[in-house]
Amino acid sequence: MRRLTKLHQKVYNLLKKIPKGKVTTYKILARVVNRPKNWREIGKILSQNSYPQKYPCYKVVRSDGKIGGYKFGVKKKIVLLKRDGIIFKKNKVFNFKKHLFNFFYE
DNA sequence: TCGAAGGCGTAAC
DNA sequence: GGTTACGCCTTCG
Repeated sequence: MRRLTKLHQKVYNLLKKIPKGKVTTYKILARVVNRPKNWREIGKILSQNSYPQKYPCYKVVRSDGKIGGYKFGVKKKIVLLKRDGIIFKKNKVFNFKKHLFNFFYE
C-alpha cells in the first residue's frame, strides 16, 4: 500500500459524506479539495483506495454522466451503483443531475 | 442534440 | 525527468 498523502485523506473523507443514492464526479472532488485542474489525479487516487467498502469510490463518475473506470471492473461498479438506486442507460447515469451530490452546499 | 475524436494539466512514483 | 492515472473540454459531423 502506498503512503497516503493529505490529498488521499481528503478525497476519501469526502467519499464517506456522499449520501446513499447519490453520486459525484471527479471534477467536483477536485474542486472541493482545492485542486480544480486535478481531476485525473483524483481518479488515480481513487484507484489506490484499498478499502472499497470503507470508502465508496464507485460513487464517483465522470462529469458527463458516463461511468468512467473502476479498479475492480466497470461491471462491478454498475452493480454497486444499481444497489444504491442509480440506473444506467447506454453507459450513462439515468437522471444524472438528479442523483448528483454537490459538496458546495454543505 | 448527440456521439466520437483529439488535445491537454497535474502530482505521485 | 519520464511514465502513469477510474478525466475534462472543445470541436466536428
